[in-house]
Amino acid sequence: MQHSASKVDQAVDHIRDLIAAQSFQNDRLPSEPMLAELTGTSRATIRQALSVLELDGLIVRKHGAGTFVNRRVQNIGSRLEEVWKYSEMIELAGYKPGVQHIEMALRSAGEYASGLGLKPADEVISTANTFLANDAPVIYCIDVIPAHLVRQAYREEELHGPVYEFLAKRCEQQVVYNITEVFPVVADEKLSALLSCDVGTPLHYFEETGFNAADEPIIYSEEYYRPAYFNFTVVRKMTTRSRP
Amino acid sequence: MQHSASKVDQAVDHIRDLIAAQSFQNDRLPSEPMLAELTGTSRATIRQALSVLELDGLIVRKHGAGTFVNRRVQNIGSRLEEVWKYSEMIELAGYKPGVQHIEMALRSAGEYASGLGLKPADEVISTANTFLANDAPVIYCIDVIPAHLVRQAYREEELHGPVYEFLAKRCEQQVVYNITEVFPVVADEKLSALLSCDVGTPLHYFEETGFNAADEPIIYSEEYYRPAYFNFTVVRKMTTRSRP
DNA sequence: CAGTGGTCTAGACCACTCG
DNA sequence: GAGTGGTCTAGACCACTGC
Repeated sequence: MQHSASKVDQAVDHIRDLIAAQSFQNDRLPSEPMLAELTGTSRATIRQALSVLELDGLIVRKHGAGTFVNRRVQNIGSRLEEVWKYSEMIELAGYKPGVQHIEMALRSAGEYASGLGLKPADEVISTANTFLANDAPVIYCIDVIPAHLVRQAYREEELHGPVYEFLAKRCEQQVVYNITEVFPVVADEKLSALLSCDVGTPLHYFEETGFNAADEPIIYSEEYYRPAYFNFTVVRKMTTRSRP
Repeated sequence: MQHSASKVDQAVDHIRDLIAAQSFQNDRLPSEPMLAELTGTSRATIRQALSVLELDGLIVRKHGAGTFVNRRVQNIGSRLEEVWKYSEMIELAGYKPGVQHIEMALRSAGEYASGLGLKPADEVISTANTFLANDAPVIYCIDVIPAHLVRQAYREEELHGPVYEFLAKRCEQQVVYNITEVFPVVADEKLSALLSCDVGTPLHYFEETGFNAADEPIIYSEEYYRPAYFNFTVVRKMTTRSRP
């Protein structure tokens, strides 16, 4: 919060409020010059704010016609391109979130080495947890962090649960983007026990690598989701791409 | 192609070329004023072009430091938020694309009605195809179009294969965005036959609804992918979102 | 400190939609 | 034709990074 919010951010919030208040007809926003006057900024600033909202999918701009709210996209649950904290996802799906720690270890990187830019002999911290919805396990997640990132002493309990706080507090690292590969899998013996589902149940499986601002991999995760609890949705816009 | 490309598009292409040519050190792009001069435009235009590339994940901008190429993201295959034509996907994965028509029908909407904003008794055209990689079936796809959209006479063969051309030519409709839900499933008897894989093989399953510029649903598709042939990847950026 | 990207402005002209 | 969003410019100042 060190920055005061930029005018663009203020405009974004302002327009979000307008939308939430449904304060116009036919889901048609005021014109750009109008919004500029309303928020006391220039049209360029407003246009940038509208771009943010358009990218979010909240509004649609139509050349010559106006800018419109897209209630449809607004009503989607978890968007695959966005979703972030486990607990938030579970709450969003309408359940009470919880965590069950499974195990943790300090061990050599082995198979995880390449994805994290390590040598197989380098040490990593791995922690496995299940995340609960109304006390039923719905996500199983293994997080792997290079041990050399640790900057401070810590209690092991800090690794019982989501690991982002640990990364921030004890490693002074922040994930700025991640690359996630999505697979369909079926529950084997182990997964069926962890997620209390039948062997052969289809599951979402994500392999996720998180990178810091310096573009170094700092965390690798393997995640299994019970699809009955989560609907992952993607909004794809048909940008006429110029691909060489 | 009615438009001549905008200056922003030209700048985007120009910078893409620069990146492809690796014509600078440390993956650091020329500064914005420099690029503006190089491409004969203003800095604002360049910044817009860079935004496009940043959104694409191709570059990373660092305040005070410069703009850098992200080779990592560049090397990803199919991105789930982008991918579009079946044949392109198959080519991208390194195979020779092909199509095998399965069946088509003119029938009542039934179960498909709600997603397409129809009544169950309204008529729809449905067509089912498999898409081939080196002659092996790797995608099975059912497309459903409201029959009332058809504006012109057509030959049935036009529905043997991808349906976007049909939508454009015979319905004068264009998909501008779609909403896709992603599920893991396992192949049953029917799917295993269609995709020549074992019963129980995990598959990607997408339920996709396409919308036109007027935000009306114009096509619904059910798609099954052999994961052995496709890696679906998502790049998620940690925008510090202001969520109310 | 010089140079970078981030923010913002005021104004111009164009392309499109709609009544 | 009036009004909308789309494109583009020239210039100002700020915030940050690196040497």
